[in-house]
This record gives sequence, structure tokens and C-alpha cells, in this order.
Amino acid sequence: MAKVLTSRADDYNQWYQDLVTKADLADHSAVRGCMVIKPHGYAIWEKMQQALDKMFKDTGHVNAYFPLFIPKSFLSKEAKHVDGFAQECAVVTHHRLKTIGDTPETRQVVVDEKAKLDEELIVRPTSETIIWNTYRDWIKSHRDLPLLINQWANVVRWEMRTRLFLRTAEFLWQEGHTAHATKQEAIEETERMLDVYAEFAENFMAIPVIKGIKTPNERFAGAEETYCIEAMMQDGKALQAGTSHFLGQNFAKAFEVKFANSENKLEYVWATSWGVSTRLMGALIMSHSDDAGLVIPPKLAPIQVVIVPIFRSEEELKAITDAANKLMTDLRAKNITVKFDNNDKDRPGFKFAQHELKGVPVRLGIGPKDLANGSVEMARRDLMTKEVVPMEGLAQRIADTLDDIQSNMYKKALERREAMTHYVNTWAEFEAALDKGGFVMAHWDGTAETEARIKEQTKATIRCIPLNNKQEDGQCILTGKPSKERVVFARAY
RNA sequence: CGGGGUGUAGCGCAGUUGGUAGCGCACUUGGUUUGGGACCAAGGGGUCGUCAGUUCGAGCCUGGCCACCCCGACCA
Repeated sequence: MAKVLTSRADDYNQWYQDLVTKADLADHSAVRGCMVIKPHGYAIWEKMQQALDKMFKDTGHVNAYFPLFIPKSFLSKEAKHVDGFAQECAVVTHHRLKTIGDTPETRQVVVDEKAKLDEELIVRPTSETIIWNTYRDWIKSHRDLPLLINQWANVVRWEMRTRLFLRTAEFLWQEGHTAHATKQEAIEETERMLDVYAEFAENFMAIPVIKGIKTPNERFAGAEETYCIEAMMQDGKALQAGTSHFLGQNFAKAFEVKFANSENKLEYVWATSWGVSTRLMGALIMSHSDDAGLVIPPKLAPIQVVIVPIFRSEEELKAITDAANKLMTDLRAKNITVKFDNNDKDRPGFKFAQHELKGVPVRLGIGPKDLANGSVEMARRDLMTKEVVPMEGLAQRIADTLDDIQSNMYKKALERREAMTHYVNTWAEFEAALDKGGFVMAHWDGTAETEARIKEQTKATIRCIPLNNKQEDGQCILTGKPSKERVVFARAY
């Protein structure tokens, strides 16, 4: 068997890189830090979008679209916000090009200096400012609230160092921006959307997550409180998979967004924002995939079942095709997506390997023996097992198998996370646990100074303070000062 | 942005002292094959990352730039 991927044991980073490109998910582009998302990768992203979009709509949100460009002056209206993003913004300064040079050899396109913009435009790193500037006009009365809007968009953050899906200069995401009459409602919204993300991660992506809040250091610029879901990758590193922010009245005050309450008094509105991005693709890959390639949970697989015919003659192929067509009709009736891979170029063994690389959850092999016996060979991608099963009742059996794969993938990821979560009480234990990899649950004295010192010494950050965290007396692993709860430390992507 | 590395066909690589580019896989055509990455035969594909310089002559030497990888700093 020809090896296509670097193994995880040999070089985890290289494995990830190989997998993303070899499984046709994405490629590097001609533009620094930007990727081309290829059809197979985009198909998975579309499945994520569809599931999330439905969840957003089911919780009362509607979609809209705001501009890519933000006037520079908007960004500076919220002081902490601009500090958070100023370092990584792309700036549009001109609106016209011109051609210089008389011959084809010397001809080139240059910026027309006469076409300088009066006010420079920022390519959005996130859309709070343009949206809140717009909301000012939309919100006049408590009857306009709550305003529950989401947008699917691209954003640009000029990153120093990029990795496909995990951190790219341009990425795709959704950003929800909501306005509420009361603080309580806004906090409820923030928590509701965190729950939506957690449910999506666990039920669709089959990734267990810890819901928690960020420390002030790790908080979104401009937020009062940042909630997050944290996932653990196979190498034990943490990955922030989604965030939901309670923005308080910071943006309402910066953009003068006030509403008349029922007593006709003007009040500033309360805000939230929340987002997940194509980074989830990275989480999906690093949670489940193996040395043979991608493993995709059935609920997000663009193709859930592939049928590979095994044949010698045209007659055999025709008989197999008839059987496959019947089966496909049954599967589609159950909303299972299925592909019949009948190209005559590749041999069955090659097809098996290809579909494993691309992560198709269930593969069926149908050959002359199966037609004679009324059976098929069914292979599971998650367990890499094969069994011969009867054609009778197969569609239902496959539906059940897909369900089982979905839950098995979650269970496996959960077991791995539990095995790689360490509870420690001393500094020596803490360092040892970090070197093993995974989440380290430890007491912390609650100060930013201690958090920074730990990060400096170990590269580990506080991923979150879990919601509904168990309260227990303990001592900070670094300073020995008293602590009431353990927080999640890890090295992170 | 700093330190290190890499860049030759779609992918992985070789290319000697500077003398005008090759191998494996993939691709095309034909045939034989087909239950775990088939085989035979004949073909096609390259401004050697890019721009300049040195030279009679550059894949090879020199410099600039670009991209990617690893390690830092920064960050979702």
C-alpha cells in the first residue's frame, strides 16, 4: 500500500499539512497567508453552514449582509476594540490603477496617486463597528428590540504566521450581532449562542467541548465577557472552536445607539456578538482523522456512502449497477447521500484508499460473489472494519451504522479527552502534565500577573474557566495563594 | 517581523568541476486486468520560484524579491 500521508507519530504538523492538501480540502494560494478552499473542503464547510444556519434561524435570528470595507474612523471609536485589531488590518488607500509603459515589455499597472481616498477604508477584521453604526438608525424604541442578526462573510486579519484553516489571513465565518433592551437579556443571548455552538460541536462535529469564560487577558477586544468552547486535538493541544461575547454597552456608547423604553426614557442598548469560522475545519480534521486520511462524522460528510463495484466483464458491471441503483433509491429515500463510483479507470483497491483518504463514512463493495449470495461488503471508516452483510434490509442497516459512527466518533473523542485531562496540585506535576499534552486542571490565584508568568515559563495559557465549575479550596500552582476553583490550562493552537 | 531551512514536470526527488535537464509516481492512447493503492507498450508535459548580475555559456556562482516549512514574537 502506497503511503500518501506522513504519519501522526512521525510529524503531527506535517501530517495535518499533508492531509489538508492530499484529501483535496484546501491549497495555498498565490496570495500570502490566503488559501483556496477546494470543492471537497468547501462541501464540508457548506454542511457546517447549513446546520448552523438552521440553528440560528430556530433561535430567532435572521441573516443580513454588511460591507467588506469599514471607514477608518469607525474602528477607533471603541478604544479597546481598536487596540485589539490595529496590528493586523489591511487598509485600502486608493480606488484606481493606471497603466504605464509604451511597449508590452515595459507596460505595468501602478496605483494612480491622483485616486487617493479622502478617508482610508479598512478591510473588516470583524464587523462590530460598521454594524453598530448602522444599528443606530434601526433602533429607536424598545419595540425594535431585540435585534437578532447574523451574517455569513469573509474577514481579513493580517497574521504573521498562517496555517491552512487554523489561521489564515482571510477566512470565512459567521458573525452574529444582537441588540437587547436589558443586560440580563444580552447575557442570556450570549449564553444561548454558546450553547448552540456546543451543541453543534458535539452533535454534528462529534467533538466534545468545554464551555467556559475567558480570563480578561484572553477576552475579545471590546467585550465585557468572552465565553468560549474549547476542544482538544489528538496531539493534546487546545483549540478554541467558537466564541460568544457579552459586549455590555460598549458599542452602544461608542456609536450612540439608544432606545426609548416604555417610559419614553432613552437608554443605551446591550449587545452581543458571536462567531465560528473555517477554523472549525481544522478542528474537525485534528479531532478524528488518522494516518489513512480524513474521518468525517456522517452528519457533515458530503458523501455518506460510496458504492464500489468489483467486476470483470461488462455483464457483471451491469448486474452490479442494477443492484446499486435499487440500493441508492432506498438510501436516498432515507436522506442518505450516496455515490456509485463506477469509473473504469481505477481498480477497486485504489478506490478504497481514495475514499478512505477523503473520509467517506461507509463504503460498500459489491461484486459477483455478493450478487450470488445476496450480500455486500460494508466497511466503516471510523473503525476501519469490514463485514459481509445481507442485501436484505441494507438501507436501514446503513442508516443505523451511520448513526453508530456518529456516536462512536464522539465517544472516542470524549474518551481521549478524558484520558488526556490531568488534575494537578503542584508545580512539578503541572509541568509534567503539560509535557504529556492535554488539558491540565489546576488552581490559579486569579491574577493576570500569575497567568502571564505561567505562559512565559510553560507556553501554556488558561483556555477557560469552565461554566458551572466545581468549587473547591486549593492553592495556586505557581504562587500558592488560595483558590476556589480549577481552571483549564493547555498549550493551544 | 527576527533566526534556520526549502523551492527543478501535477506530486516526490536526482542533477558531478558552470557546457543547454532526468528518474519514479501521476497524465494521454492501445491492450491485458479488476474482492486492498495492477501490468505491458507507445506518447505528452519544464521560460529549473522570480528579477537582475557575473560569464562565450547559469538549474549550478552573486545579490534583491516572492512563497512555503520549523523555532521565536503576535494572534481566533
